[in-house]
Amino acid sequence: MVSTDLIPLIAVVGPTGAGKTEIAVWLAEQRNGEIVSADSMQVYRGMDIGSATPSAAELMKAPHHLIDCVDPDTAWTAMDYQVAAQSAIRDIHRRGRQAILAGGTGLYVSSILFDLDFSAVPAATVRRQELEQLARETGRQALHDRLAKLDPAAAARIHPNNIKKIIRAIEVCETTGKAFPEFLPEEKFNPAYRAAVIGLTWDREELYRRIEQRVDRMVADGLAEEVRSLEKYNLDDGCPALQGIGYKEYIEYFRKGGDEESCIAAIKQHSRNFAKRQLTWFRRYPQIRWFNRSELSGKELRQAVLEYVDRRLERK
RNA sequence: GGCGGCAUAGCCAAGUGGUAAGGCAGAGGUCUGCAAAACCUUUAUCCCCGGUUCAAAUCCGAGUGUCGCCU
Repeated sequence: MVSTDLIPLIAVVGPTGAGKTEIAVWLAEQRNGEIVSADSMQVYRGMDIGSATPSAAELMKAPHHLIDCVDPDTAWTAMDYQVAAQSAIRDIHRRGRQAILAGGTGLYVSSILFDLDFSAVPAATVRRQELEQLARETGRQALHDRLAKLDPAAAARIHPNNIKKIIRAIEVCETTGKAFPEFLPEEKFNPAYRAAVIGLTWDREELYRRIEQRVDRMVADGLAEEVRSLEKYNLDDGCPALQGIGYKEYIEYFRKGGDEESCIAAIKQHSRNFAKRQLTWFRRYPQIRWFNRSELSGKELRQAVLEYVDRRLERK
């Protein structure tokens, strides 16, 4: 296929609280776009406040995809996301509009921007439970040793303490008979797209301050009630939806009591830690263009972003 | 004013003569089906002064700060 068949894709990524939604919506308005969310919590219905799902006003300004699509008791994985998002992007393009990928879930963004193939092995199999059991009985090191026999390279790159990764690697090796693949951002950019990847950030102090203010706003907007309303689903402790920051802390607070102040403080703390991890993730992208919002006025930012997007995408 | 306790990294904190645990925060990093997850790396010379000793965060003296009690 020649380059004219490439789908032009705008991606807006960055840490939580950086203002991705705002910019993505604005870009959609400017360039006839539709937004494909890349957020592992916004896919769940009834988790709008804590996941900072775009507001009704924002949703009205531009069509959004992959928001509020499943109930919180559904297991939704990176693979589900990849399939749904790719099809949404193709569909948007087919209708002559501009797809804008926006979100902070690194693995989700990578699953689109890079040619990651999750399809080989189903997750959440019986085998996984067996391996988890094995880990409990024989220890992490034994599991790591097992991986070392199957795929020495993967074992070398996965720390013995990281049980989740070890288990996944074993699953893949066992069922495919092949090595567990490695993420190579330099080489595996998805050939289906011509992309403009925009990284949004702020000076660290300012980012943290904004995150804390946003948590306060969530609390004021009724985060506690939203978390309570999830009780009707009877969710398991470990389920993905309850791993969400803001949700797990309130659940614990409801259960164990204590004071709400420290619950809120924990949410802020975890949000800050999360933002830092997100920055680490996106910093690896070789083709990202960063915009530090602490150094730009809103107007300058929009102008710079639009200029960059047009330069990247108008060209063949 | 008197008596007693305490003083170790940004915070919490162990160590009571042999060359500074740990946790949290911070910083950096990893990441191919739970990813707002899971995991890794990293940060001090122990309030000040004097003394004892081969050797002191650890013992002695004075000082400063702090907390509590008493008058």
